[in-house]
Amino acid sequence: MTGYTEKNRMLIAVDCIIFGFDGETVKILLIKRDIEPEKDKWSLMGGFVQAGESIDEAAQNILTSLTGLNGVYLEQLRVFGNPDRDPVERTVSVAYFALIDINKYKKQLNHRFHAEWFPIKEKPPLIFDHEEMVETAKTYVRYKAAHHPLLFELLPKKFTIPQVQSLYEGIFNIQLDNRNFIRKLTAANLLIKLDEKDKLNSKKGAFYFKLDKKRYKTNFPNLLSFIPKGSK
Amino acid sequence: MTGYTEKNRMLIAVDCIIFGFDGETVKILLIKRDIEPEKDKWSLMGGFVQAGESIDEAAQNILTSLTGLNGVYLEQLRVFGNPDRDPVERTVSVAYFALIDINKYKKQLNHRFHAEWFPIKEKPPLIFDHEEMVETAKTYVRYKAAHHPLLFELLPKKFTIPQVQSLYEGIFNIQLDNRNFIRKLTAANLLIKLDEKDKLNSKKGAFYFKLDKKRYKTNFPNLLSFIPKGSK
DNA sequence: TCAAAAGTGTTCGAATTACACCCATGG
DNA sequence: CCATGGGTGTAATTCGAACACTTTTGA
Repeated sequence: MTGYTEKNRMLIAVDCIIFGFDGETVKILLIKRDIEPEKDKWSLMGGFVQAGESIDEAAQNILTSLTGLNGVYLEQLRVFGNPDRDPVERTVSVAYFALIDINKYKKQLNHRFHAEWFPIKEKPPLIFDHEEMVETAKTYVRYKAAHHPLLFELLPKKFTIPQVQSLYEGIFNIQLDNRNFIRKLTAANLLIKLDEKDKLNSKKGAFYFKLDKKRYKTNFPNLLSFIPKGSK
Repeated sequence: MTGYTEKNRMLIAVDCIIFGFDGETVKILLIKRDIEPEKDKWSLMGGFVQAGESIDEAAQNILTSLTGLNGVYLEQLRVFGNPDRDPVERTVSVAYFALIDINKYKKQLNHRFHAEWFPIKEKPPLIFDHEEMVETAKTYVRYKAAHHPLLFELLPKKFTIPQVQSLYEGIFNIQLDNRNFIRKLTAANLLIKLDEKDKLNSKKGAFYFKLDKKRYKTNFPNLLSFIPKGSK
């Protein structure tokens, strides 16, 4: 342990991996970078941590400035700090991921950043080590979602069970038995059935549900398993 | 997203929460701080990230300088970056946790740091936000160990099943049924039985086992559950 | 010989899976 | 009137918790 003198001060950045779901596809929000280096290339939304600001605050501010959204699910992923990750100057970046309902977001987009949603599977190459960040985030979200009802953060206020199922199938890249999925999900006791039906995807129509927020909050740290054991 | 000019450069530190197990108790390694502020108070082992060094390397170097150990389990926990967490100057700290077998460590201790092992339940107050770091690490290790065979990192090369059990009981603060535990553990197929017995704790003696490293590595990311559901 | 820890076997109920089948309805 | 997705019912199986019982051996 050495003293404070003659230490190396560095830039601290925050980069946000913003995931969204539109009812069909899992997407990621990218911006077209407006500064050198790598101007006009696609990048995660990010920024530098300011003097009086905690890192969490910085992440929240960056997210809000782009999406206009507050109260969105935002979690620290991890730090990326290779000495040469930013060619201009040593910059340590703290990656955060956000989960948002795309529809909620659409209207409030700040166009200054030239942001665009890309289906996860068709995203363009990214600058610096942002590819690695996205991969890490995808892996982590999968991991966490296998135990926590995390993915509800991606859904709109009211949603149908088949929608939830296709979200899980998209995230985990698997096929699920809809009959067992329905039962597992309703058994979890997290949903409240509404009277309305969504008739877009079937003639019979699927009932809308909303989250039971109380139970959701209380049960959040508990384990849930929507993924059958046999499916790697 | 703003440019690189006029940015706030900050100190980046690494702090290590070092957990160890001596066969009976889970312990944490602390050092007596030798610089101001808070000189002579207990603290996590830490240091600043140097210019050419990645954060992971910095953490590894710090760990090695204290314990003399390499190849120890070391994982990034998360960043602590409140503006006032270090009273001297804004410092962002990346917390890492390490899991080590205490016996392995004993001989190589670097005495320069006045380090000492404390049973987790009897640790002294710590400086800055180190308490919060330790709490976060404890919670996270519990969480991860509930699904991964993480705790084997704390055990010596050869160990008995009752030892593993008391480790789990210590970490999770629960009592486990030894008969079910034995079966679960052997069913996981991670252990190789040795001929030797440990006779210290019983007259009958308990067989030593060693890890099946191949299976351990391959199965590491898979889920395992040693903790019964009923025990919060 | 007996106390105490290590380890095996057995039972029972809950949870998981696979899958047959019914429901509602727009074209 | 039938194809299509939504949803219920049910049998077969696995899994986990509880617990009776055997084994070993030093004191």
